[in-house]
Amino acid sequence: MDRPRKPTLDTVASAVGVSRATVSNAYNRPDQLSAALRERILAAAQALGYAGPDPVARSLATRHSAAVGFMLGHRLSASFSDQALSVVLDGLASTVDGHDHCLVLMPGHDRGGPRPSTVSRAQADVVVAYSLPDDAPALAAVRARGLPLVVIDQPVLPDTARVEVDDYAGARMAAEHVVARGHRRVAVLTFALRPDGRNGLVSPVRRGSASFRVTRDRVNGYLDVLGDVPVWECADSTRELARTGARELLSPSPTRPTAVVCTSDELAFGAIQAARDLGLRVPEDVSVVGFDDIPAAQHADPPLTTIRQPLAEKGRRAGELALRLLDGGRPGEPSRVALGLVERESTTAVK
Amino acid sequence: MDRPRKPTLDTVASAVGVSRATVSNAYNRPDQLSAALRERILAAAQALGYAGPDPVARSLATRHSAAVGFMLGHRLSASFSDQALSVVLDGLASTVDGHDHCLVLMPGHDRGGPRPSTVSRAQADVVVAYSLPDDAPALAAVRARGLPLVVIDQPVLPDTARVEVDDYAGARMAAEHVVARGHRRVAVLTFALRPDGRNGLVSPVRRGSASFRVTRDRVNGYLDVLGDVPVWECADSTRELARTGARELLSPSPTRPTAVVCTSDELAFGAIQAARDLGLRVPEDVSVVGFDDIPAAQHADPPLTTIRQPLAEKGRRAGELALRLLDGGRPGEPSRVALGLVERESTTAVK
DNA sequence: TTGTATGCGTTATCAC
DNA sequence: GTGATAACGCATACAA
Repeated sequence: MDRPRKPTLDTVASAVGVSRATVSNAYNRPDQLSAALRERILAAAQALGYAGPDPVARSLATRHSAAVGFMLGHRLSASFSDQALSVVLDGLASTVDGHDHCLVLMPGHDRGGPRPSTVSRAQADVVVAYSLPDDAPALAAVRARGLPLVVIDQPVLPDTARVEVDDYAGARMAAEHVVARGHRRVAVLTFALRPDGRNGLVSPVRRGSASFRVTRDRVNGYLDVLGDVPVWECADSTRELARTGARELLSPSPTRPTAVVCTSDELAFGAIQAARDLGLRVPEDVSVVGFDDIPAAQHADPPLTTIRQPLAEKGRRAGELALRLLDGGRPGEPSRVALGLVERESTTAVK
Repeated sequence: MDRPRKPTLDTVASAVGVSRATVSNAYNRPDQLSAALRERILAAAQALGYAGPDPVARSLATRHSAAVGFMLGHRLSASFSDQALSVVLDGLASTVDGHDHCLVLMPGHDRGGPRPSTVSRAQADVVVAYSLPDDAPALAAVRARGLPLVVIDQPVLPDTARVEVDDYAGARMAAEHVVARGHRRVAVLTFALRPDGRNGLVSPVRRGSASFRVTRDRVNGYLDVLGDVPVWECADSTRELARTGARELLSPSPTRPTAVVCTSDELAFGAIQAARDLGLRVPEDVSVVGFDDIPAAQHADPPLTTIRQPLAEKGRRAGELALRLLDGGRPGEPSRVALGLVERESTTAVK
């Protein structure tokens, strides 16, 4: 027993005794027909169980789908536990949601971003990419489809709108902050350089082959200030992986670092926990600097010194760019947002 | 200057000198034509910049869109900061993504769920609803469109697949746990009873008019064990609102509670912070019980006693049900998942 | 204000 | 194996 065929515009039109176009107008251009007729049509539709124009057919006819695609670098679970992403996504959503758009999520199947086949089936008329590897196949898939693309924190791509941040400069700020406070033994804790799930100390070779631009720029920013210091890579930006890594970095030794700079606040939280695991106080024994300034940073114990990034603003900008591309606008200049150091209590001068 | 018209099946067909149908077959039924011809077609498509069949047109012709809709009770920001939701969503995504389906997110415009207009424009052929008010207009909109519906944690609806949990029993477990440890003065901290943004003590009238089934069942479970104890409602399940509320509940008084039971772990974290704000130790001075057992619960300080809910499993079940409805299957019996108490270190016997 | 004709890019059912 | 042809459900110039 299959369901009775759903009513269409035609069903309603012939029921009321008008043409398809008139029924269409009743929904899309109320000013094109008399209020009375419109009422009659809507009532008939109601009675027939017609819920309004079919979105797919409408999309085909109008050639746009009122949906914004969002490509993520990670699986959803990893993504959602990332507060920074959540805030960005919220900024984006607040912009596009006002326009009755849906968000089509294309989660990464592993760490490399969505599959090309997912991208080629997604019904969206613009897509926003965030925290993908520079060479993600999903990016090529979007371009192949000819969909307008907005990237956040990605390298320059031709004909693409971007919102960008000077991660290199931000990282330098963080490093200079600890150097200015007398720290000479510093370590770096970073999230993934490449999407292959590795955890551990980073060799120069690996550093050179980083495929996440954000990671590469931040790490380079640190090292250009700090010199050749140990760098520990975590496969994901999670507290637990950071805790494990930082325990290695901070293990007792004559050259134990007095400061750890981290590519995210989440990693910094893990570093603080690791310090405590080892009986070290923050900031008295170890200073810790984060990156992002997520909401939790100021409520942390101790409140976290970090590089502030206007996350919600990034999302909003991406949303605005997406809306503009949707309107047929040109990508235009990259939208650049500013970074700044927020000094709180997780750092202090070296003893 | 508008873009050159995109190539279609026809473009490729006439370039190769075959019919549209054959090109279509090259993509969808490789066994229907010779490998050599298929190669030629694919190569021509590549050369013409044809990225494969247009998803919208395909959806119109096949009458399904390979997308699963997900209706949220909240704005995206509130949703994304909710770890429990994230885990559910991940379970759902892992199920549907394996079948090359996209996830279409329909955020709530306030706390009442998505607008009907959003629902009627969304291109999905099944929708999953989560943490919506019982009377959310979005639910009616889905039914009006005749789309199959899967609900999580919602009241029974005719002709709808459900995954459900016995929240009432879970809440009883939590309450009985503290009672068994000698607590006689207990308070309840809950998330919203109704989607109106209220924060504060809950009157019996308000309690009776709760429109979130989950909240209603949990609070009733607590109170049926604890009697008529104070209940503080937070408009959202956030740490900060909980902190504020718990500070009220725990403010110095001869009847200050020795235990707080919370409808979510996130609220419990706020309660712990509030206790500390007031100079109270957890669990020595105040025991705290959460609900959900999100990943953060076991790493909390102190590790949180809570009611474990198999969140990822809920998502997966919802995904499986959605896939089944997609195949024309019947809703069938509700899929029920089990709850259990996880005793950690945030609770202890009363002094 | 209302109706007619046509196009949107596919898939699917048959012929050949 | 391959090719016409008819849906799919709607929007939109344009004519009436």
